[in-house]
Amino acid sequence: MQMGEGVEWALHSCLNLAWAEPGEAVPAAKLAAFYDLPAAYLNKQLQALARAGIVTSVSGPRGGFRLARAPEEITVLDVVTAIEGPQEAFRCQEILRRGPGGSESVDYRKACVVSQTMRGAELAWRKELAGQTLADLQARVESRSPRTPAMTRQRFGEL
Amino acid sequence: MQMGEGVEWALHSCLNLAWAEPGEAVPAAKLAAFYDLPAAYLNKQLQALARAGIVTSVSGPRGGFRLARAPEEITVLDVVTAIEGPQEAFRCQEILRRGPGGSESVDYRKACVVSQTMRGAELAWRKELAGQTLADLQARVESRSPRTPAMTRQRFGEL
DNA sequence: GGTAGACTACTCGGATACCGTGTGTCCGAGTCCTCGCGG
DNA sequence: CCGCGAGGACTCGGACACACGGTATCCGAGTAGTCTACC
Repeated sequence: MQMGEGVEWALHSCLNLAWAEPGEAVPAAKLAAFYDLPAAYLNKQLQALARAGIVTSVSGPRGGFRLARAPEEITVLDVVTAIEGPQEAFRCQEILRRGPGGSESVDYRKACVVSQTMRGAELAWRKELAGQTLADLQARVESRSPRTPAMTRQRFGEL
Repeated sequence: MQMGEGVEWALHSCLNLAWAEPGEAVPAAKLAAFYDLPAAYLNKQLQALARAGIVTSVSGPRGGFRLARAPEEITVLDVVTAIEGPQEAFRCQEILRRGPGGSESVDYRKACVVSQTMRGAELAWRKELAGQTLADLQARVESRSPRTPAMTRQRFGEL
């Protein structure tokens, strides 16, 4: 069980977008150059964020990506779900249906104790991620490194 | 991010082992026939459980698998970790190292706010799974279907 | 000088290959039971 | 009748193919800015 590395890229890129000049669209190439990432592939991840309504994209010169909402309104779970998809990590195949006493009419994703347990754990995981917004992450970074916003904007200007 | 289906198989098989006659070794073929699973592949998963010390294996006629410890001493997390491996789902590549102000001597898996957040969520997930033992699952199933232990043993006898 | 038009450069978006991990299968090593033979 | 030994059957264990999703790349569609020519 491993999540794609695009999740890390997307989260850091969203933070950088949050620190960019308000209203400024940042192209994927700049976001990629920030951490020396493959630009085309990062672009693909950003497209997923755009489809999820987390960022908006604009084509052409002076185009790029920008956050679609305020950082306070974007949770870490939103970003993770946009990249990894909405389906749960544990996929209940309902094998109980093939076992003794298995019924065709029962939804074992709800009834099976194993499924319930795994679902409960994922719920706790989602709850943690949903409780953290981009603004929270920004605040924690800035409390440790107050110059980060200015440095980010400066870096975007240089690239 | 999707965990292997072997996790579901392993959990249900462990439950069935817990309900089997004490001291009886159940071969992989019987466990597979229980839910009409591919026997050789389930055997592979059971080997992983054996390597993790959750079950013990014995070769030859009358051989098979049995639980290595009491169900109270086996957590769901133990089984999941045995199948999926101990590494975390979120893999921090420490891309901050390549960014502006990135240092070679900093362990960003500890320092990076993104990594901390993801790690915290996985910790909550693990805590949930570690809080449930096989005995807990057994009890919940038996409270709903008291005949399950007898039916399981009967099924093993028929196969 | 102002304006309209076309051109160019830039960016996203999706279609297209490549690779690694999970999925599935097979055969060999080891063990126990059983059957036959000899005492 | 009892003990011993060889054979066979059964099971795990790891080595070997296959498939699918994640990884990476490229090229086309669309847009904004700019330059030029004309009014």
